[in-house]
Amino acid sequence: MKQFRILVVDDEKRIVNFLTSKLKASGYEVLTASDGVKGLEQAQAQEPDLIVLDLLMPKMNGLEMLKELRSFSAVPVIILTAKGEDADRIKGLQLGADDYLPKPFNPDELVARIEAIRRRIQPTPKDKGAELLRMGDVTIDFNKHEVLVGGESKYLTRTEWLLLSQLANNAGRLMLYEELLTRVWGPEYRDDIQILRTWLSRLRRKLQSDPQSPQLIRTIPKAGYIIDRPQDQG
Amino acid sequence: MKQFRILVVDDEKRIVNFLTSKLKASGYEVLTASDGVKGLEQAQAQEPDLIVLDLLMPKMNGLEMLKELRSFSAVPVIILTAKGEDADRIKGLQLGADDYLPKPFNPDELVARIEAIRRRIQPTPKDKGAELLRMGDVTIDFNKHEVLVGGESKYLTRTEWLLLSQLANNAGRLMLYEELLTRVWGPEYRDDIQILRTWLSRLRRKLQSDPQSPQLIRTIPKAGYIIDRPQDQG
DNA sequence: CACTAATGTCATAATTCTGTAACTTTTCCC
DNA sequence: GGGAAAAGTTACAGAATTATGACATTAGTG
Repeated sequence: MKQFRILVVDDEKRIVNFLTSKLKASGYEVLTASDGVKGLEQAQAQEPDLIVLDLLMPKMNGLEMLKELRSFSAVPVIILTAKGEDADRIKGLQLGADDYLPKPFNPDELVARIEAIRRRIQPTPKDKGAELLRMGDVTIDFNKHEVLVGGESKYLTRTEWLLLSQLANNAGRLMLYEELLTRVWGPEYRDDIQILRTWLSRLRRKLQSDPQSPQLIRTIPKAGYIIDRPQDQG
Repeated sequence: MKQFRILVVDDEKRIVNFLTSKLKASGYEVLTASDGVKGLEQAQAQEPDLIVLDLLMPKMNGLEMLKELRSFSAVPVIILTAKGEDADRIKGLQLGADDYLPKPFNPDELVARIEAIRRRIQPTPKDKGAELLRMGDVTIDFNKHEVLVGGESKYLTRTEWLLLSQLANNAGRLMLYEELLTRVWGPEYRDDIQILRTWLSRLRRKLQSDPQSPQLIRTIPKAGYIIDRPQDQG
């Protein structure tokens, strides 16, 4: 079995060394980086299976790195937070971190957390891996029912979710009002275009990262809506 | 391309003949059955791509047939309902019908509805087909976030859904409290066993069809919960 | 530009969902 | 069986979601 590779990103050499030896002793392969910029490079080049990230760093702080990271990768991240920095911790979790550990931390606990995440991502039999769909700077996570918009994860309500997944699952083709209404609200709502307008407005607001960029969901007047198929660009 | 096969279930010969000719003229292959019992046999043996089902029939009425059908198949169903039978129509939709048509109906409209459903189930590029998981008489629909329990479809809230999908996606292995809490509520709730108990109770209530049968979700005292892997039985 | 139809947004009240705490039931030892 | 610990259930208040109707904006036509 391929070894499980962990990238440790921290500016304190002492901690990096400490973690490296502990993690290697637990059977992991370990990569390291001393700041956010190098961390991103490593993440992109090496594609680790998990990242342990200190939030407090010079150059590029952990939150910025996480945000950048999430624009190209869904790799699990455990963040290390200093005591009392609740705001950062919360922000980190919003940005898609999977777990956190307050400093100072017990290395055994870190290993336990890593194992928990590992179990989640490795064996999952029915789970079709990370079921992600990228379109522009919007990433749709079909398992968690969330979207990552420009790095930030936003929770969608049931209705928003149904609407988006209909459109996304049929990307590239026009979906008629009637079709969307029937699938999301049921046949009884077949003609209630107003409710579709309202929810589409709400959905668009959640999806738009910067208000300038073109809408992900395009209106086809007197007919319906469409999400254009993403241009194949690697 | 394989032809699209429609099973028409209705006791009125006049209507069956009428529909058969209309549907054949539209390019479909048509099967017929004159009551619910025969309908079920056909559905099981022939595996049609769609069923048009009259709710008002002798022998076994449409609702009963639908309920039975849903215990072994997720084939799309369009129900025909007489005017004024709102209760039946609603019940039919709850039982997992995909659309309905009030009688008397316009055959063109029926064809339009069939086409809409066909578009939904045939091309879906990202949609991994009907993503269903059967365990006992509980069927989990991962796309619609619903469960079919003994034929009846029940909507799960976000929390119920997350909880169930964690357990179902890891069927056969014990999930620790800490694991479930971290994945569903986030790391902050790692130790809040109480909230897990509350939601498990709510979830179990929705999943139980008859109160006698053994629980789908089994308790492992002082450890966690598990959904046993369904015995491979074809 | 003016007019209209279509689309988009906002405010709100009703409903549903959720976390907490109190309480009940079950399980497991001795 | 008695008692304690664990698990399960219920009630409830605050929060979030939803459908609706009113209002605002945009697009198209002459």
